[in-house]
Amino acid sequence: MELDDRKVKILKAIIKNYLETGEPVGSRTISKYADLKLSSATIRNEMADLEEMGYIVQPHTSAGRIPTDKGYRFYVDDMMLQKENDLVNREQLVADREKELKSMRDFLSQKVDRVEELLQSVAKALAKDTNYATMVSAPQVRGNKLKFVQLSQLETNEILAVIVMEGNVIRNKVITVSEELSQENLLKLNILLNTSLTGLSLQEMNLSIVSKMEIQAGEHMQLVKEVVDAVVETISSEDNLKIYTSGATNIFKYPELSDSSKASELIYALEEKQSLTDFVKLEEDEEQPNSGIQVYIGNEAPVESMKDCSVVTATYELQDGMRGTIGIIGPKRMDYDKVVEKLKTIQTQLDDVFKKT
Amino acid sequence: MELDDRKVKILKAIIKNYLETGEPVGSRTISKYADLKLSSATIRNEMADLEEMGYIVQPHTSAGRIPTDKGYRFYVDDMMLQKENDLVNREQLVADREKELKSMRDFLSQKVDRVEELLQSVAKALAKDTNYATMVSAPQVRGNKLKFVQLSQLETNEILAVIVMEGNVIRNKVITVSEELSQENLLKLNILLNTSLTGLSLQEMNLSIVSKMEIQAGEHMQLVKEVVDAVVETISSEDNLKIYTSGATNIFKYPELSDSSKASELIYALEEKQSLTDFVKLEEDEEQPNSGIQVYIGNEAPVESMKDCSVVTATYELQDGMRGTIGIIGPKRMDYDKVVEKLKTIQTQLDDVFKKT
DNA sequence: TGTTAGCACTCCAATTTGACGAGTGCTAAC
DNA sequence: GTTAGCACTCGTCAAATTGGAGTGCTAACA
Repeated sequence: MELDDRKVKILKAIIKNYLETGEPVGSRTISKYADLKLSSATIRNEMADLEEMGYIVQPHTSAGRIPTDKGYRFYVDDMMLQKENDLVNREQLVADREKELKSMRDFLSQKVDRVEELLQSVAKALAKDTNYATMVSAPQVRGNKLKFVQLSQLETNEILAVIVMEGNVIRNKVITVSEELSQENLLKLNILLNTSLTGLSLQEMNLSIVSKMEIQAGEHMQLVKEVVDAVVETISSEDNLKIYTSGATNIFKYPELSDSSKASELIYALEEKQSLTDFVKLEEDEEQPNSGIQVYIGNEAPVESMKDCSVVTATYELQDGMRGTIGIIGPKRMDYDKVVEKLKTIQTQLDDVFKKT
Repeated sequence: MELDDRKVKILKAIIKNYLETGEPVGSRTISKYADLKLSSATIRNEMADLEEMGYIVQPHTSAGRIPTDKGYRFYVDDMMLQKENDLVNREQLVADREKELKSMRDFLSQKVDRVEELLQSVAKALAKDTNYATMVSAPQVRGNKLKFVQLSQLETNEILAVIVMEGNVIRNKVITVSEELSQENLLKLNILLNTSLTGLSLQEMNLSIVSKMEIQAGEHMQLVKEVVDAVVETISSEDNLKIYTSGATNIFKYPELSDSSKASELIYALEEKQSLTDFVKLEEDEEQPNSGIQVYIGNEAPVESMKDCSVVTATYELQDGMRGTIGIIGPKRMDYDKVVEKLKTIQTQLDDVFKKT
């Protein structure tokens, strides 16, 4: 059977209606749509076809139809294609977005110096704006270059290492050392570290460079080892992958998600954050097809507990290919159109903020 | 009417039973208790009295009784008194706790150098252990003394200030300055800042000291102003009050809290965190009566959305009166005894970890 | 051949009903 | 002061009832 023009129209009408109401939609409802003058009986026949083709199902025999994941997928793909091609639309959107951009910019520029807070506010604002749950991952440091290291003495056997990466990503690390260290030697060590490591990415801090440093350090070999280890560990540390979430309780606004066991699992995933890293990883591998926007419907998501949700993600770029991910988690019947637009706005905005920094 | 010995026994039996089952408890259930040989009819009479006195209520006419907030309050106060006085019990507990302390110590000592992670793990472990929701506030920096400041150049017009407080509380701040700065001047500024401000608490960085510094800075007066402002702002910044939460989804384990609107409000409070600061503030004012452990039952809590919960909080000390708060949020019928013990354990443990650092 | 009106049928959701049981309050007797 | 007994209340559960929304199918029509 073929998905002819009329079937497409009906399918879209069904999904659109379902997105709005959340109720199964019957043939009579669709037959009232102005632009296709068909009786409910005809619609019913078409619906039967669409069901056979797997785009819609009935929750039970005498109920209206609701979209399947395949149906949603068709709808979303079509929408994305529309956005890609429709140039007139695009210009309109740019104009529309300009307003948001402005207010957003004012809002963001106030807190540029604290990336953590910035991303948390983005998550929060987006959640409030969309009424869905949100996640924002901090940009991945991997592959980024070291700007400088600064060692200072805290106590006789404690050293504070301040590590600054390109893009002003800053990490602090307290290192407990086994031997005491004079001011003079600390200075030397500082110089040694900076001349040897500055401008290198994690990958480039390989064995030969490190062993060379250790030789230069002479009697403080052991200490250098400890510090370099700490630096490497700090930069590469898996849990650098911070994820900020917000609006978890928004899911209670959607009855199909608020039953206690589903809600519990979902909120757990958002609180625990571990599983959310899967989305970030997926984004990293991705070849950026739709300006970096991805839609996961139901089981397409890499997270088990989100099988009843849809997730829309976007990537933003810091610089040098450092990327972060923004995600919106909502019911399958989320307002994809609006969500995609919001994400595009934030994306542009974040790119902007970070490039300026 | 007076709360005589027998009434107390019956009341305690009712509450204890209700804590275990979560079901309204009837007169027959209590009459089976071995240590008070009374028929259900007698119990019924006593129950009627207890109800009149406001310790228990019936959810509906022909149901068993459940404790009121007043009832819980009596139960908890009695328990705390017991713990205070019962020395034998206490020794037993110390022995019991020793085991936990050991495993806990191993666990904590691994991540001492990252306070943030440490506190987050405490929240997590405690939530897993108790099956309630938990919160842990970072120790308040207010009143703490500055150890040193370190300025480094990031870009021509950007300076990184690393601010270290007593207790190795570290803050980073990127300051955008209006004038360019030579290496030499940066060094001078560093010295000026440290000689003037080191060892001072926020309260002591008053106007006279700052203006004195500004004079010394000569032509860089404007810059000093900016830096000092940044330092002060960073130290005093209200949002230094970080709160870590965990186990929010544990509330779904208790039917009386899992109805969607209650759960939503509760989880929102835990996610938003703003309202949780009220507990921290209350603790600060508190004169530490029961080794710093407080129990809030229902409306006693300063947070509206927790009117159906109980909250148990404890304070831990870092040093110099820097205090943080640990809280456990659960249903009114939580296992107060266990929770108080757990909190005491963690309290000791954290005191320990921080004092050692 | 495609479209439509009509009708019997299905099934859910909401409401009603009745039986059951847990628990109470009261009274009278011990 | 305590207890046994009894009538009464009320919530819970399951079964029965009803109404309505929506379907599939058939026959007639253009």
